[in-house]
Amino acid sequence: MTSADDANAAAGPDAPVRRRDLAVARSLDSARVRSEGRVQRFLDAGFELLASAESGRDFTVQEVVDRSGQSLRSFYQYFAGKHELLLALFDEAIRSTAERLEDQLAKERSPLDRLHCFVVEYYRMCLPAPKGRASKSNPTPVLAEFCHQLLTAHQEEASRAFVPLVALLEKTLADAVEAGAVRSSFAGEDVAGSILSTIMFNAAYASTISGTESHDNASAADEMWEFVARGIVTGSK
Amino acid sequence: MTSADDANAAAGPDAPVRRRDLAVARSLDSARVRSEGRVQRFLDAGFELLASAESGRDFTVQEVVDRSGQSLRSFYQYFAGKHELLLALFDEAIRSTAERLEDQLAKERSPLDRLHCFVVEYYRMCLPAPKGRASKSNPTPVLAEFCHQLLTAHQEEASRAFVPLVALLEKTLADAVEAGAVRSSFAGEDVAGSILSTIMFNAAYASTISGTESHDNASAADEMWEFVARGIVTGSK
DNA sequence: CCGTCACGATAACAGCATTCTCAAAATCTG
DNA sequence: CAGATTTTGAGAATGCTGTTATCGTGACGG
Repeated sequence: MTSADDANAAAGPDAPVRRRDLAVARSLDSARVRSEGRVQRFLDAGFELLASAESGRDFTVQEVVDRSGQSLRSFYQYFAGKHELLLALFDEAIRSTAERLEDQLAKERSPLDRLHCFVVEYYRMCLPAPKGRASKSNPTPVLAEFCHQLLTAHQEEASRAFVPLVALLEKTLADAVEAGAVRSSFAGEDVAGSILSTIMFNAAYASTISGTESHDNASAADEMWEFVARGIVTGSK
Repeated sequence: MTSADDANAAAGPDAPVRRRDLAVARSLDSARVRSEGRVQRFLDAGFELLASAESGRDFTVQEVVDRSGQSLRSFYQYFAGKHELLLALFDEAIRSTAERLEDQLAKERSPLDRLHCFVVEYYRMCLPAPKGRASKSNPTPVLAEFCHQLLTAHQEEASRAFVPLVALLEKTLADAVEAGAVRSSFAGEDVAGSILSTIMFNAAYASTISGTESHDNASAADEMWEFVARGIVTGSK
């Protein structure tokens, strides 16, 4: 193994080298792919359970294990604990959300339109799914609750997890500011965080807090934009 | 017991009746006071534990029991479970917050000033307490998390608990709308819920989400008002 | 003085996350 | 292919927590 490697490493410009590299890569990959496969099965099981569970119901590690057709033993070999599984799920949910948003944004032309699109679409994604099962980008109540635990007890991890979404919004905002569509007063501050938390938690809780359940959600997204864009004070516009 | 009661209930206009009534009343009161005393001790113990615990640490029923100098037996006699204790704590936190806000509001003259005051002061109250221990009106992280459980899994209870705060804000808003200071577009909707959740969660999480920790909190409240009042879009003002 | 009732102390039980054990299976190495 | 090594599965064991049940005691009214 070693001698062959050294020999190839020096001069081989042709097949042998590549073959070996490929082989090595493949063998490494094989091991890694197996691992990733198992990890992925746990993640999939987690998402399925999140999607199928009734509101607020948190799954059990045992359920994930059963659902994934693997063993507790394996679970704790790949995850340091339930916390890490949830973190991984949350991470993927955010990432997926950011990707889908980016796709949506690509359809808009002006910076302000993109910003509007971001707000409206993100709001829609955060609305609690009535029937259609939550996709990877739809933060189930359980994930929302976990989100809170992260934000309060593990701020580091929370910040990291939110990066994709924050970055996308910050870019969108920067463009809009440059285009003069958004006031630059907040420039260096955490507007992105403010907007995200505003949208996210409004979608999830606003109607419950007011006590006005089930309000027509068609116009809700537009009102969200009105709120974020122009606030509540009477404008001169 | 019974015959004496009936006799007195009919005609007794003098001392004996009063005495008995007083005695009964006193005994009833004494019993109730004792009960309320015990309940209150549990509540106090709960608040103390919430205030002294490090971020995100949830207390144990046993801790509450120990801290209150009573027994598990008593705890489950007065509370149906831990959930009810938390609910009671949450309820009192909201109620206390609403009261303090109302006091603050009384100092302002114009409807718009009152609204501004509401936003700024509520924001301050929701900011995570750095050192000064959380008072009854400062929703500790634990209560915030419980708030989420309520909002997702027990919407009825959540709505009820928020009533004092929502009512106060709605009144403040209505006055401002009537004065023409706030646009009435949202009139019948859940603006109150939107504003509350916006302030509450922005105070708690916005900086963490953006990753920009510890941002000067002096100007933060003002920016919150700017955000709520005029939004992010460039206004003609 | 007796009965009832509230209470405290404590054990018992159940659910869940996490760890441990042991043997079988898979994978790697030569 | 055979042996060594690692990975995996099945399930028991542990620890923490919420909740319930048991038992005895002390207070209080009649």
